[in-house]
Amino acid sequence: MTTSIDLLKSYNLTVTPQRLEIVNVLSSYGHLNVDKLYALLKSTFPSISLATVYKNINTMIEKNFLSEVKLQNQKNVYELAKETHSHIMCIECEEILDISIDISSFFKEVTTKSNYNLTSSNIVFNGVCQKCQLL
Amino acid sequence: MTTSIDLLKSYNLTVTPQRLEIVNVLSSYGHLNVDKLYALLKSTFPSISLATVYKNINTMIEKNFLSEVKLQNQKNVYELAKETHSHIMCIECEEILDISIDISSFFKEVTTKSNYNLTSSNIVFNGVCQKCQLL
DNA sequence: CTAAATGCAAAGCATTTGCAAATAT
DNA sequence: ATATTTGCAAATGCTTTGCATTTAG
Repeated sequence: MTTSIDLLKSYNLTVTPQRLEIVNVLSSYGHLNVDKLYALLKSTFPSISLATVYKNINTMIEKNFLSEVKLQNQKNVYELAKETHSHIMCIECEEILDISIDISSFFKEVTTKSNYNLTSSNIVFNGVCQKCQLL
Repeated sequence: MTTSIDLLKSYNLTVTPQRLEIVNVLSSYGHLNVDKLYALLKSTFPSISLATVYKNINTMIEKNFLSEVKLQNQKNVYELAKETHSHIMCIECEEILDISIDISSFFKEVTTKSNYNLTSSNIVFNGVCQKCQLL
């Protein structure tokens, strides 16, 4: 079993209580924007600074520990880095899901059509989740 | 032949010289961020205000005349709205290409897996363009 | 003991707003 | 004639920076 401590260390990140809590809340909530992350951290560390949150997000992204997801009409959200995957956002309740779809055929098609040497992709689907469809 | 004037009118946008020039530069350049758009407009309208550029971008997006593309490590860019398509960005020279790929099979797969009622998608591939591969 | 992170306040950008004058319909 | 847009300046908001103090390794 990998602890959050080991996880941070494996990405060359100094372990601090604030960072451990970032790992905690991100693993519970999945995707959070800066403000929500800050609000959640505040409940554990009342004196935490927004600057600390920003600094941590930035270093964690640099070290590929976090990834940033850009959404339509929404602030960017952050998640613990994992294997390549896509996202679906509900345009009503803003819920965000991870989804694994095999995009290798796209990669091939796009490579052929464009002659680009592809390195990554950002794929977000927008729609209405089941819960919101019933409202 | 549809003039830029008719085009703006068809989207219920008041026609002004500044807006016509926005259409011009976007149709020549394809994708522009706020600053580049402002710089280009300045050469035709030296006294144009950045605020005007922002206001126009916002109303044009509201009326679905423009669309906004969010890129990794880059400022958002704007393009004249067209049929659904994806983008490829060169991570070296920042060139952006439109690319049409048939994503209907994905839509189906994602719908089935998520039970979301999908309305749109934002798909950006990142890579190195052919020119930059040779440098 | 040295390097890195934290928290605060200030600085720096990006974007929006309010308003008077100009322009579009 | 009325409604909208423009351009300016000010205001707002978001993110980063500098620095003294604290904490991690």
